[in-house]
Amino acid sequence: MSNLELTVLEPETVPCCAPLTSAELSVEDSVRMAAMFKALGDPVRLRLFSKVASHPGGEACVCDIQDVGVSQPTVSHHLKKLREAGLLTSERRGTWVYYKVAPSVVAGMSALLDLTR
Amino acid sequence: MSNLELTVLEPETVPCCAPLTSAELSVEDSVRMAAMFKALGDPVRLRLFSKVASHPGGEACVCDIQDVGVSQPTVSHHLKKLREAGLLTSERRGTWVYYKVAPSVVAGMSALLDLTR
DNA sequence: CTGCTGATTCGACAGTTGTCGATGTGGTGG
DNA sequence: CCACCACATCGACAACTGTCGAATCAGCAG
Repeated sequence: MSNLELTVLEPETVPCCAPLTSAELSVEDSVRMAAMFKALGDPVRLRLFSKVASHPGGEACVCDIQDVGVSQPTVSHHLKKLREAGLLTSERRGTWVYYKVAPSVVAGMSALLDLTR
Repeated sequence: MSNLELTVLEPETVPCCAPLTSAELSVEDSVRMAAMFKALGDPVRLRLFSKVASHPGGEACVCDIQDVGVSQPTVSHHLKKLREAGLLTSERRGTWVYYKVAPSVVAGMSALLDLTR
């Protein structure tokens, strides 16, 4: 599975969803989007996400961000959740694994919550 | 408690947080914001939220939105969660209870995820 | 007061989640 | 080849969550 790369979750610009004010979410869309919000619904995960997003160069290796008050396996677990939700992508380079934000996915979440449109 | 109105969770415009790209979230902010994202991290809740947000007039009574595939007590439970997270406010008018979105809070979440700023 | 309808609260329970220490894996360098 | 480092996976377990039916509360109409 892992040798197929991450093409499945790849951008495609994630058209998802008109802003919430304009129309009610379909069942499928609510399942998809809820999974993303859920991924940010843990303080440790949100902090990890924040550390990646704010890191110079837009990416960070695990060693750069793992100081969040939980054990290393737990950090790895949370990063996996963020990856599975499509919010982060990861890439191994030598000894280190680098994580970066998936901008279009996050933009979709932000747009959904933009009630002014 | 309910006769104190909802002043505690009232707007104050929720200044929270520079966009994620600009600085890493503090521990306290990550706890606060994660609670909000968590509230939207369930498909049923996200759908309820979407129904309120898209309802004509910007508010809806429970009877207008309770058709989401779960029992009525469960709907009430989820609405309570959304209220506690500060995303919705509620008001009783006669027989019915009306829910509406807390715009500034939602705007804060959207701004946090706006990576273009 | 009595009954009715809309909505919340209660109690119970199965399923999920966050956490850890131990173990495994992949890569680097002696 | 072996030791070491960065990171991921495994197995276990307490805590939390979503769900329901039953009971309760709040208004309204006889």
